[in-house]
Amino acid sequence: MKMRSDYNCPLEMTHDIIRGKWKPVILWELSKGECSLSALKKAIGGMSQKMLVQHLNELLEWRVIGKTVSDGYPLKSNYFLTDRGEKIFEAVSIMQSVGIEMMLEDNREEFLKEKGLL
Amino acid sequence: MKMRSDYNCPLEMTHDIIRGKWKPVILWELSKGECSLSALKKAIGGMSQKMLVQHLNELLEWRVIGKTVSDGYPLKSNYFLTDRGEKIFEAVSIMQSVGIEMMLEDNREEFLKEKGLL
DNA sequence: CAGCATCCGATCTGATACTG
DNA sequence: CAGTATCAGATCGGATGCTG
Repeated sequence: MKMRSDYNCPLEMTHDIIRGKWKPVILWELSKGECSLSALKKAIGGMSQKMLVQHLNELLEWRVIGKTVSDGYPLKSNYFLTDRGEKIFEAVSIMQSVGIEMMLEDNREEFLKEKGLL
Repeated sequence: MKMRSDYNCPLEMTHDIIRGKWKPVILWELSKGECSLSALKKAIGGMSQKMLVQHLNELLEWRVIGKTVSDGYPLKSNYFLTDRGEKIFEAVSIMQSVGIEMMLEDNREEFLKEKGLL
């Protein structure tokens, strides 16, 4: 989701931040604690590295996450949620619980139990 | 956002429901009360009718909104949030308040006042 | 009024290969 | 390990005109 400079509606702004396919999952992972690129990659299945890096950069632009990198080898990056990111995570968090409720409606409690979400 | 049949993660499911460009605004409008197609069209600026109808249909598939139509002429449609829709609206609602907080950080309180959001 | 069909450009996403 | 480059395919979104 490319960053527009100005928004006429707060809702749109937040929406654009989260719209990318993998954004919520990335934020979800980072909410557990700071994390390197490779750790994120491992944690999130099915996502190409290109998308991961691209989404991370967009989140950086939005100042939703922050980043530090070590100088030496092997390189080591650290991504983490900013205060703003924690705010946005509230929305992500609700998305998760709403999703769980919908799955319950659809009689998928077994699935949720497997995942330890119930 | 095309509907996938199965999700491995509740978060993804909710995300797909809201991802479409105009979905949050549509839900926002409907949260104020049920509404006809033309009323939605008027309320939401900049959106083509095609996208409006398409997004409404997707929301219907997800059972996030419901719909009734009158028989006679002129035709009259009514779209409204379902219980599930009200749940999802909680997420939308937080997206709005997070957006407001971000705009405050960016010193846009004048703008927010104009819109009556402050 | 409500909604569908079509055409087309913009954007997003993914696979693969390569650099510091 | 962290990240870039490139290319192709999928999807999304918008404009316009038509139907019941």
